[in-house]
Amino acid sequence: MMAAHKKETTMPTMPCACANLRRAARSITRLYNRELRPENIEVTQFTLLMALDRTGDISQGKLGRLVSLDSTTLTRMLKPLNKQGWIQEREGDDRRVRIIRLTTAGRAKLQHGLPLWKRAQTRIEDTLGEPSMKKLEVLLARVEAASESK
Amino acid sequence: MMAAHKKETTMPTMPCACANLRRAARSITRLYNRELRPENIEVTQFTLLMALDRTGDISQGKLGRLVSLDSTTLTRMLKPLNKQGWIQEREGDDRRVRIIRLTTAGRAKLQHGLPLWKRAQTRIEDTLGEPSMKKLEVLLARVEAASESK
DNA sequence: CCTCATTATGTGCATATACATATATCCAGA
DNA sequence: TCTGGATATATGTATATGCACATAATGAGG
Repeated sequence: MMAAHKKETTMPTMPCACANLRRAARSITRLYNRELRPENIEVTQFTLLMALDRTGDISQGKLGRLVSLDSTTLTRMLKPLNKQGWIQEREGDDRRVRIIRLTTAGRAKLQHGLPLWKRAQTRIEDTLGEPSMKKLEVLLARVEAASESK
Repeated sequence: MMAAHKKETTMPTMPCACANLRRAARSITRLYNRELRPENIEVTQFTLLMALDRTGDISQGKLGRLVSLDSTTLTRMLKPLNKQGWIQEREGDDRRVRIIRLTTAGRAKLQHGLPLWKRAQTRIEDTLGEPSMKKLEVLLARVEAASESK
């Protein structure tokens, strides 16, 4: 006969797309942070270093738009990076603007973190496989587009 | 001739799966929060109400495992819900445990929020379409599985 | 019944994140 | 040149999130 016992499954999928996305984001964030811990940097910060490495000098506002972060959020997120000496800020020609740049130390931190980042990244890639990986990327971009159009 | 001018595109996709996921999560979170604002509740809180509605009375720890949230995070996330009177906590038989339950007010808030939540949800569903929606769900679950296996 | 390993939750600390609002600039007209 | 609207960033406030660590309670052996 059936036991009147609720199995403790890991969990069911929710009907809410936002909940599912946030949940996956939390999970994967923990993974990347675990790997990056030895370098004493978190994935959110590492992501900013990556972005800055690609863009070169850039204003806070532009960077925010680029990574889809409220620019006032960036004001605070940049502080720890500054404290660590990974970035530097200077005034732009337009004196309202702050131009951000990766420092030598920042570039070094990025280099040192890369292998650790790669471990986490590879884990996801190996599990999903190239095609699924690409598909996910596309779907995420579509979600973002749908979310932002006014 | 070509202008030596960098177009200000909205942005390129990053090579980091974690960055892409977090970014999409931020975007979609803003969408759901915009819709839910009239009911004065945020999507993270709304998600917890939804979860509690499905599980019925449940311990903090189990709830955390269910939604993939560190149980100590839950300690704090539950506070605003309590303040609003949407949930209630009581001691379990095991006196270490806290049992959470949705109150009548909580259930009402859930009901009132549903149409607003649905607006955001529909927007995503309509943009992606049923098959992509399902695909995304599956991919997110796989990401989570990959992230959690030790 | 006592003790120790295990388990559930709370706290300290740090960061992430957004919105409303404030402040400093810039700039297009009058 | 003066002025009001637009733009870039900062601050106040609130919540989200996790880890290391602290505390309380349970339960298995001895």
